[in-house]
Amino acid sequence: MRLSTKGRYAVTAMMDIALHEQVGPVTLADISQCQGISLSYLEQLFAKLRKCGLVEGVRGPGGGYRLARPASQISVADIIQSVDEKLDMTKCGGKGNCSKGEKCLTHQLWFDLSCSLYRFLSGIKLDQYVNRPEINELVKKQDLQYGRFINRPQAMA
Amino acid sequence: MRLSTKGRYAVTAMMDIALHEQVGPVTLADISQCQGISLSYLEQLFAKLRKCGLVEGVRGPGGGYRLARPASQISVADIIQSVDEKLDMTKCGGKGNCSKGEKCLTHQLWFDLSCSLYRFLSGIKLDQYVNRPEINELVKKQDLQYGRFINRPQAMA
DNA sequence: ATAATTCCTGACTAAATTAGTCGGGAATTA
DNA sequence: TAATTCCCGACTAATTTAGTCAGGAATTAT
Repeated sequence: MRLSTKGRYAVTAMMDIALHEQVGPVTLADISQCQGISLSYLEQLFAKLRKCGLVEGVRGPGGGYRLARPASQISVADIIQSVDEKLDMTKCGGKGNCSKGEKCLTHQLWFDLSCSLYRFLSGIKLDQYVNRPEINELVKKQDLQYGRFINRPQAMA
Repeated sequence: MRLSTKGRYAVTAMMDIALHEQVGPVTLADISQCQGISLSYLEQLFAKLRKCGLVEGVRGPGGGYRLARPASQISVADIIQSVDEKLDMTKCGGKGNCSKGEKCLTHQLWFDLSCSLYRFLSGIKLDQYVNRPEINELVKKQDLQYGRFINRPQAMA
């Protein structure tokens, strides 16, 4: 079982945006540099995040991306599903026709696992990370290192 | 996030063996036919299951595979880990050096997820399925359909 | 002994998915 | 008008997954 970088990158990027909410939109170029993710690849991911209504793009200088709704209403499950497509571990998409029209030997097992996974990830919202001291320190360090937002006075307050 | 067929096949095959424990060793040829899995591919998977001490092979006519320890002591996590390698969702393998030697923004999240996953899957043992009526019926139907164990009187008792 | 059955092994191939590149455009701001 | 940024689609490379193939080794039945 694995989590693709698609899901991993998307969650990381969304968290980056959430952590800078009060500063303004965050550019993909900044995320790319800070988090070490290819810019073009990020653009692909954000196309999906936008289609799913999780972010809004703001064009032009000073633009970037911002959350389309409060961080308290965006769960990790939302993010992963929008780029990674599924948290469903059944072969049949939950329909129960996995083995000649009937449920296969392991259907119930994977179904239960999917529920458990979903419950876990949908319970975690972006805002839970915004106020953690250790995360905020990490971000401040990163921002300084890459000279992020140096032309926006409120950023370093 | 996805579960590869490797893990899926392995769990299905192990469950098949567990469900026929009282009959004797189960051949990969039978599993292959009943569960619709390529025989050579099964052989690869069972090489790993054997190396991890989950099954024992019995060669020669009448042979097959049997569980190396009681079904109550084999968890789904054991099986998946032996063929699929990992349930760890962190990028760094739990070490916490994911971002330039430090924990990345999302380290704790993936770490918690991994724990939750592991707790779920290691709590499910093979024997939990052996006594479920709906599963036993399914298996009996399959066995009849494919003429399994017809030369072993105790099988159809 | 011999033949049949079954596990066991390693190397190879094909298909799918993931990850990423590239070239160009459109909107917005300074 | 120039710079910045999002936006879009097509293409490519790398990796992983899934599966094939050709044999060999142990065991049992005849």
